[in-house]
Amino acid sequence: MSGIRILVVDDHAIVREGLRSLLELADDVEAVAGASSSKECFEMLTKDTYDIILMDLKMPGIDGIEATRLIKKTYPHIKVVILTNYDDAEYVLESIKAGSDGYVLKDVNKGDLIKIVRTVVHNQSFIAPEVTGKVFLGLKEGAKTSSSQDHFRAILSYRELEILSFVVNGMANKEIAEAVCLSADTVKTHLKKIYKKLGVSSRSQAIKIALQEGLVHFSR
Amino acid sequence: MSGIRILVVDDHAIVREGLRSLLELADDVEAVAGASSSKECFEMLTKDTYDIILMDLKMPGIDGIEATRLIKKTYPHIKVVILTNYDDAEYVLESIKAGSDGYVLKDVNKGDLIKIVRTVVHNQSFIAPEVTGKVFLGLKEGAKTSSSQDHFRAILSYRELEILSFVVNGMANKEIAEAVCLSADTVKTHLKKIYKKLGVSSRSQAIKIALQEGLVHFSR
DNA sequence: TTGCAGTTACCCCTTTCGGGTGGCAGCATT
DNA sequence: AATGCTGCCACCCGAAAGGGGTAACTGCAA
Repeated sequence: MSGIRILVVDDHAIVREGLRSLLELADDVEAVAGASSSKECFEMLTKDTYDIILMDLKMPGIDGIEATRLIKKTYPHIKVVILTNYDDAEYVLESIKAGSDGYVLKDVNKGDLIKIVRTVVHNQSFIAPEVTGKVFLGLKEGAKTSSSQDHFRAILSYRELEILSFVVNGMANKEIAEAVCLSADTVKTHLKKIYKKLGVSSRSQAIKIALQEGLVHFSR
Repeated sequence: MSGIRILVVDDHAIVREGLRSLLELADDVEAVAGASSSKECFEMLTKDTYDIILMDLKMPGIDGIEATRLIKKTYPHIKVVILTNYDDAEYVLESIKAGSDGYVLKDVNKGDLIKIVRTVVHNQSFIAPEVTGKVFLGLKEGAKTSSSQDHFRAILSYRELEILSFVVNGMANKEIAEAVCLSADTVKTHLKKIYKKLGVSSRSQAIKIALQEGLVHFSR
């Protein structure tokens, strides 16, 4: 049996070059070709055949997800692995729906990448552990049952959001109390509930979650 | 005269590998080393010397701009070229202020990159033509507010930035102390100096400034 | 009606922070 | 050699924050 034929689709020459030099180290890799766009990828597929395609997500023109969909439509036997930055990881679900066989973050270390390629070529799909959580989250949101499946993150009340906003903007409990005309103790009570709902145990952790989830913002 | 010694700082192994394979093709390149973080970069600078550093912009922990500032403070003779995605190109001005000698987009083609490295090593700075427009834009806007305040803001030491990064990510002093092998008291001392330099008086205020000024980032 | 969620407020107690002070090593300047 | 500066480390003490519980009042919905 011949070696694995790989096609790397990424608009950055550096990434293509890097992947090529990494993957060619493996002796079961027969060839590593590169395409700088989805368009070029399609053209190459009409000329040669590949076992697996490593596909970037963000690209000018047709993006990785759409490209995956189109490839799988015409060449269902070719494996497609999405290779992406962590920032793009929210698109896991879409890419799986589009028919991708794997989802790998770009900061994967070199040894693992070759293993993953082999895994996928042998008919097993792979999703980076860092992003599997997002998949489940997305599936549950997609199932949408209007009931209380906010097991992960309870909804903050208006008062709580208001106080959290002051916290994020660097105010102390006493200052917040004056700003909203409450006792400092009450502010603390609210904060305790906020921490519970966010699943944290300190002010700074709450700030991080609040900003990352977009619950509140800096008020300049 | 010996060849050019290059240090590549990027959190993605793929990019480091790609740059290495590209740059080592040139026969006037003596060595290409890699660091996966600003921290590792600093450590390597104490052991070896390099002519030029190719620095990624977005990195967990201390980002490329702050790292450039610190490097230039201690090793003003070492050239620093920011290597970044086009999306980050808005930070040209900041990186120039930080002392960088060049600004190159990651989709530069291989031949040009080596030429640029040579250009910069020979004491000429380089900015990718695609982003020069942004520089002028930034100069016009920056004339009033941001630049004037940046002069008042004292430069944080590496240790201070490191600790600030932990703080922003929700860690308590005791946890930070364990992470960096210090006593909790020492962490507190550093924090006090950080607060003084940032002009704040509490953890949450420091977090706000740090994030707004882009001194550190969330580590996911 | 009962029950629940939100809001407000207080208690006690422990842990964590933040400010002040001082010591020490390295490094460049004088 | 003496000087000053900076980064780094450490202790004391009062203030702030966090965790536990209790309890009252409101409005809204099952």
